[in-house]
Amino acid sequence: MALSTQPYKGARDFYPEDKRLQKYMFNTMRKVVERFGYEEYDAPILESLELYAAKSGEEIVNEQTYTFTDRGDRKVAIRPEMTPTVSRMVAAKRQELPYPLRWYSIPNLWRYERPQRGRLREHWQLNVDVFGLKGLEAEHELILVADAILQEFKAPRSTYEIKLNSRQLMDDIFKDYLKVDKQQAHDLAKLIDRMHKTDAKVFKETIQEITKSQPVYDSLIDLLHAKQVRDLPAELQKHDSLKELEKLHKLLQASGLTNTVFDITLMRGFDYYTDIVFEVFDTHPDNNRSMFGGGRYDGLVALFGVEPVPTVGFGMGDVTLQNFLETHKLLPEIASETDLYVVLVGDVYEQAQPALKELRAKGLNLAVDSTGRKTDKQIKAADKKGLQKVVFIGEQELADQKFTLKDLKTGQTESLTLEQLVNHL
RNA sequence: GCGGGUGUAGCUCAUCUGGUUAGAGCGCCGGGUUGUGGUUCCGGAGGUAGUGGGUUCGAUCCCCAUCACUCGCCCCA
Repeated sequence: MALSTQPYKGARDFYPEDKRLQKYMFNTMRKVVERFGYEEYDAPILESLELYAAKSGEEIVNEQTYTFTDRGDRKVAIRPEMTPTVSRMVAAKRQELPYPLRWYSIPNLWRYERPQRGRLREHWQLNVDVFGLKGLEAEHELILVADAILQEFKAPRSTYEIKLNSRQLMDDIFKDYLKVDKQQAHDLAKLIDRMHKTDAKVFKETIQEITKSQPVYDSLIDLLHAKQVRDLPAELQKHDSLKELEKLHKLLQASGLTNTVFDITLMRGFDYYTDIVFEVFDTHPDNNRSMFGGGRYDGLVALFGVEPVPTVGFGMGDVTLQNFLETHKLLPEIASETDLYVVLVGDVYEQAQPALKELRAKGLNLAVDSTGRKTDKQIKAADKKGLQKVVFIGEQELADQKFTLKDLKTGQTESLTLEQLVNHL
C-alpha cells in the first residue's frame, strides 16, 4: 500500500506559488496594521486546555478543539483561536505594559470541523487588538484598520459591508425590555443569529415556541424589523450602547466608510464579547458570508486574576479573505522571489562563479542552471518557473565581461556589464 | 457530529440503460544536428476506473462498506 500524498484533512500544502500568495496577503496585512502603530507578537501553538474552557463558548472547546494529554499528564490544546492567548500574555505583564497597547499576530489556528468552502481545519488569522481604551475610539480605530486592509487589496466599498451591533444592548433588550429569562435569551440569540438563513415561517414559529407570549413575540418581531438605530422604540433610544453605536456610526461615516450598517441580528459566536460587535460581510451573491469580525471583550484579561483591561479586537481569516479576493478578482499575479535565471552555456560553471558571486552581493536573487543541458532546455525551465529574465553566461561573455540579458516576455536581448545588469533589474 | 452529491491519465472530462486491447483535449517527455524558450510539425510515456467486498457468464457502470473531495446543517473565520 503506497503512502498517501494528500495533506491532512482540512489542512493545506503550500507549494511555492501558494506560499507566494500567502506572503502577499500577509505582507499586505502587516503593512496596513503597522501603519496604525500595531506591533507583531507571537506565542506557542499549544496551550493548556483550561485556557479555553473558561470563556470561549461551549462548542468550540468540547467539539472543535484538538486536544491531547502529554507525557506529563497535562491536558493540552492546539489553539483554536488567539484571543485567550493574547489575553494571557497581557495579563502576565499587566502592570508593566505601555497602554494603549496595539498588538497584532497572524497565527495558524486549528478547529476540528467538517471542511467546506471558506472553512478548513487549519487556517491563519490576522488578529488585531487594542488594550486599554475604554472609549469607542478603540472600535472606531479597529474598524478603520479592517477597512484599510480591504482598501489596500483594492476592494471597492461596494464589495463589502460592515455590520454593527452591541452585545450589551441585546442582553438588556432580552432582560429588561422583553423580560425573558436567561435560557430564553440564549435560545433567542442563537435563533436570531441565523435569521437570514432560516425560513421566515419556521423562524417565527420558533420564536413563538421560545417566548410563549404574544406581546413579547410582537415586540421582538418589531425590533427585528429595525434597519437602523432610529427605527428602535423610543424607550430603547436612551440605552448607552445604542448611543454609542450611533456615535460610532457617525465617526465611521465621517471617516469615509459609507458601507456601515446597524444590524440587530448580528450576534457573534464567542461568549466573551461584552458590548459593541462588528462583522465585515462580502456582498457578492456567490460568497455572501462573514469575512471577519470582532468586538469588545473587556472581561477576558481579568480572568487571569488581574485588574481588568478594556479590549477591542478582531480577527480576519486567510481562507475567507482569499475567497473574497478571488470572487472579486482582486488577486494579482505574484512574481517569484527569484529575479534572474542564469543559463550557463558550455562548461563554464567554475569560471562563472565570480560573476555569480558579484550579482548576489549586489542583491539579486539568482537561480543558476547547473545541469549542463542544452540552452533551449535551460530557457524552457526558466519559463516554466514563471521567471521573466534570463542571463546567458558562456565563454564569450566571460571573455568580454558583457552578459546577454534576455526578457522572456518581450523576447528582447541586451548585452550588459554586471554593473549595468544590476541597475537594469 | 448530521444529511445530499461526486470519485476514470498530472489537470478538465468522454466511455450512448453491464459486453472485445477504457478515449480526447491540455500538460509532460523526446526529436526537427551541436549558444536562445513561448507558435508549429513529428514521435512517445502515462490509468489494477479511490480502496475493499458482493451480485453476474461478464462490472468504470448495479449493491454494501470504507476513504477522500464537495455542498448544506450545526458552529464559525
